[in-house]
Amino acid sequence: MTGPQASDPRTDPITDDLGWMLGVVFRAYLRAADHVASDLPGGPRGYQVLVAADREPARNQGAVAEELGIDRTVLTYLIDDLERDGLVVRRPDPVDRRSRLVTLTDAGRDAARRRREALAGVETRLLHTLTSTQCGELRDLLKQVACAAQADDPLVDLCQAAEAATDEPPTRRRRRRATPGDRPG
Amino acid sequence: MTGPQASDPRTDPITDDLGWMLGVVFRAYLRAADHVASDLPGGPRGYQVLVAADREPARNQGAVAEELGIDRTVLTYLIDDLERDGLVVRRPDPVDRRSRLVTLTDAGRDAARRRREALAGVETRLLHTLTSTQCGELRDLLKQVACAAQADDPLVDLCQAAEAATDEPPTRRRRRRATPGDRPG
DNA sequence: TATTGTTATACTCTATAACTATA
DNA sequence: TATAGTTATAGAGTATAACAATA
Repeated sequence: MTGPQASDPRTDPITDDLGWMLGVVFRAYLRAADHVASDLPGGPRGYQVLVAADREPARNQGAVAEELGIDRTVLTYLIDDLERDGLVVRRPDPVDRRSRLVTLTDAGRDAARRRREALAGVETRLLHTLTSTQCGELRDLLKQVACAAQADDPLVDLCQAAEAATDEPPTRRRRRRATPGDRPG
Repeated sequence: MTGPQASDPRTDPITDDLGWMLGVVFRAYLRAADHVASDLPGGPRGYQVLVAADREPARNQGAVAEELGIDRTVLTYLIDDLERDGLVVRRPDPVDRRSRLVTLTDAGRDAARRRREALAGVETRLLHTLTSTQCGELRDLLKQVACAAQADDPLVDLCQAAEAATDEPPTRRRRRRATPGDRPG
């Protein structure tokens, strides 16, 4: 307890923080994906809508939103734009008049195919420090975690650890002004 | 070319899309981390600032911002709030009067330690489908990719694939209104 | 002239609720 | 009463530029 290590209770480096890793990698991916899909309505999100909607039998908007992990209200705007550009069409569900089935047009399928090839190049560059074996491992592990996280009810599973550590509701902190004074600038 | 597979040029499932995996996992992490760190100024971001600033010798704001991958202007507000709550202090850099060194108070180090334990629980639950060996593999691979992405100049490296696929600038699409008409609602 | 930090502005994204129409 | 989809609003997050002080 008297050695130099004991008097230096430093936290682990930030590079061991899973949130930091995920944030850095996700933002790096988004930067490049935004570039690739910038001329597509909704950018990378619009591409994901195309992929999620390209199924047989066709799905309604709620199913697409759930698979992508986005809100229904957001998907409405995304599909508005995609439909306006002729990439998808909404058609009434024959068995439920509340529901609208989303299907890709030929142009939409072609756009998705081309973006897919471009995004494959982005992924290759993002993972360029890994061997091809490691790339496969990372994709498998991430896919497993993502599918589990998507299936679980997040407020039941993930937040149990949170509730054990804090009794406060998940409210956001507001941004404040700094007090002028002894700053150098 | 006439078989049933050839006439069904469906894209890969969305679960094979790296952007989908990263988004789902990152959002799931953020939901739980927001909960854990909600009573900390800046939430999970504030926690990362504490970890990044807890170094010897102390660093200035620019170094912290670069390591976290966030903008200097954002960090100003974060540190304002952390300092107001007595978790960090800014002191003048003795060798550069423009620069301000960020150091943790005892309260800040204690807050970081407690959050770190809570966030460890969040990570455990997020990765609960993986074995402990797989957890280690995923962390190692992600860390490798994150460190490489952080070191690379993103506009040089990651966007080369983008520029090869599109000639358009990375502008965002605007949100539009849908034309009323044949909708069911 | 370049860099550190601060501040202000505008823009994007997200969360929430209210509403219509169907079930 | 519950659900699918739409719309509007407010809040949080982000990007950008301008500025002062210093190198």
